Amino acid sequence: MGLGSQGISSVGYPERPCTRQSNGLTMKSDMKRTDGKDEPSLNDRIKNDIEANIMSGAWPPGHRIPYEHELTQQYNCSRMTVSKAIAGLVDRGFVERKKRAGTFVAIPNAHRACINFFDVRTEVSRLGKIYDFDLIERIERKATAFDRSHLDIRAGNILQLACLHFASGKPYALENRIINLEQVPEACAVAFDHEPPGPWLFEHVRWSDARHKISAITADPGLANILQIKVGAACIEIERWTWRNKGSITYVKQIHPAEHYSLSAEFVAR
Amino acid sequence: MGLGSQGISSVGYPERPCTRQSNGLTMKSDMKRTDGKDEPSLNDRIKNDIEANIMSGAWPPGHRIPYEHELTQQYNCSRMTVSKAIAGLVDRGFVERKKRAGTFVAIPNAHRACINFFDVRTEVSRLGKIYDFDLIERIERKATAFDRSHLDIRAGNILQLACLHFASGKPYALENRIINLEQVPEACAVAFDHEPPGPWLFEHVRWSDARHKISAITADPGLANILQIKVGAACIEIERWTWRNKGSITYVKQIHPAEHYSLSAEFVAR
DNA sequence: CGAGTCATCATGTCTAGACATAAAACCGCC
DNA sequence: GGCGGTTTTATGTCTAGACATGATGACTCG
Repeated sequence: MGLGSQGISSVGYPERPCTRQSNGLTMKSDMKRTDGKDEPSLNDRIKNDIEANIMSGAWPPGHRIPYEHELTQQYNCSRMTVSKAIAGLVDRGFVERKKRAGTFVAIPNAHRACINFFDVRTEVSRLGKIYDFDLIERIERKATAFDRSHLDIRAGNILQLACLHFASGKPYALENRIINLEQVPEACAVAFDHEPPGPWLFEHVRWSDARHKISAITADPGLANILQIKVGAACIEIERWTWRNKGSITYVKQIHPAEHYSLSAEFVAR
Repeated sequence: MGLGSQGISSVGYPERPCTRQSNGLTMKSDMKRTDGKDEPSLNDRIKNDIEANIMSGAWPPGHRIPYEHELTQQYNCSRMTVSKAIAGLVDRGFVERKKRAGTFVAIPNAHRACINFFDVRTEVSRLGKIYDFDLIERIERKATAFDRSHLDIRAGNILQLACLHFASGKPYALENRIINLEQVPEACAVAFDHEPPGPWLFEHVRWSDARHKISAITADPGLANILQIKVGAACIEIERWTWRNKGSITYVKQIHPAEHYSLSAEFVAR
């Protein structure tokens, strides 16, 4: 395959008709969508075309994609439009740009996958089941050594919560949480007996960082009793630490019976 | 706090001096970086300022951020620059835009986190342990119903592989894999007795999509024997399906003893 | 008073051109 | 040939203005 001298061909949309005049005026009636279809923007077309070339293998990793000025000619549009389209691909990790040299198809790194951790209420609803929860424990107290090891907290107060989430009546997850009241003082005033803490925090607090740890455990008798599963049954444990600008907001540990639970993650280029 | 009428204040950089003339000429010598510092672009400044306002909680979820024309005045720049900056924040999920209404701080309902799934060899090396593996099984055969349920394959041949990965002599993971020979015919010629299949595929095949499923299981006697763990011990099972443009490439199932294994994921805004 | 119409306004997309920057390529020199 | 300065060039950033789109609210008419 030639070095892209033929540019983007045979992928996506037909070549744009050359009705875009190149006189000095900015009048451009051809911007109007002529057909009734919901035609994507030129920007999207360029992005999709390039992406298709990369995905099909026509432009392998390391391949130089056409220069901006070539794409400008090809799509009969301004450089700004091409540049913005490519910038989007850079953000998504599909290509890399080098001054003077050009733009190149990125060489993929490891399998990188994204997981969306919804709050449990949303998760259960998305499964089409009826959500309910019991607040088991709500304790406001001074931070102990345990709390400090999980929260980056000095000596302030914390709120300790435990609740059991149900999906259509069956135990779905056990949640143990501590909230840093230095960072989230409003939480003091909330009972958390009608709204679970997860969604409340989503709506009231912005975080800048979070770390998750996923592990597998077996149920001890106490846990088995709460979750109504057999002793020794496999469970997935998800721990999450959340920060806002260096300040710890909350630590939460969720335990799901593995029998009805798994996580799925989607590949992302970057 | 007022409805943002004061705009972005006291965050990030000092107000830009009004040397950017507003006459009709496009000459703008003040674009030159005047100080030696590596000053970020105006674009980045706007993004960072808005992000800081969101992160600090000054602009809570649902809050309307200043209109483009207000930011245009504030930063003394063109609308295009402001628009591009906000577009970046939209991509990362920080804000949402509504025509006629304005731009609003987004209300998230999911923690989004990324996991890097390295191949096992890389993973073990990163742990500072000595990697080794045994090829347990290598079978080339026609696809069965089982294969078809995992691979989107019609009737072609597949390569079935099983191998056991060791970290410093201890069983680290059991890998069961099937490879679609329709998509990856080169794999026929590879013995996989010196290089494990993961890295080989990584270097030879480009994929466009992958899906991962993470679950928890307990070890049955056979598995316990292979992994040298107790019967009933918790294990993490990672399944991965990989496609290239609708064509299934490979399905792999890795089972790790939970005792020495957990996954960690980092928050990403989007 | 309700329904349909129209003006308004913020964002969405795009243009043609400007200057800035960094790295590759070229060239002369030793 | 190898070194260092100069030129070239592709990307980086930005502008001022154009038209499109869609939602909102006001206004008009039955």
